[in-house]
Amino acid sequence: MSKNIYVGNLPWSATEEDIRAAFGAYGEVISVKLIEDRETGRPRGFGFVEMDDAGALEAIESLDGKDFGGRNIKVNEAKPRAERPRW
DNA sequence: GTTGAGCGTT
Repeated sequence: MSKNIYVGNLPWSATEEDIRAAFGAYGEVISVKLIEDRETGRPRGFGFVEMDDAGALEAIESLDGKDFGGRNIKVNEAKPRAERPRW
């Protein structure tokens, strides 16, 4: 089973590799998604990490408010993404 | 060459 994690307050220098490396210490990282502005292509400073269910909880408790690349990141359970209409 | 709250488009 997997869980989605919201990661905010990221430094703009952070990459998916950095996220995966940080979260990979607490569990199996399924996927990493950094969100950037869809219209301008700029990084928005937050992203999502999909992890194993237990590992996600560990990462949230361990990395929330921690220093990451010089900034204190926010790590929380992510809201479900908007579902696509069938039609 | 910038900016800073916040939840993504497969």
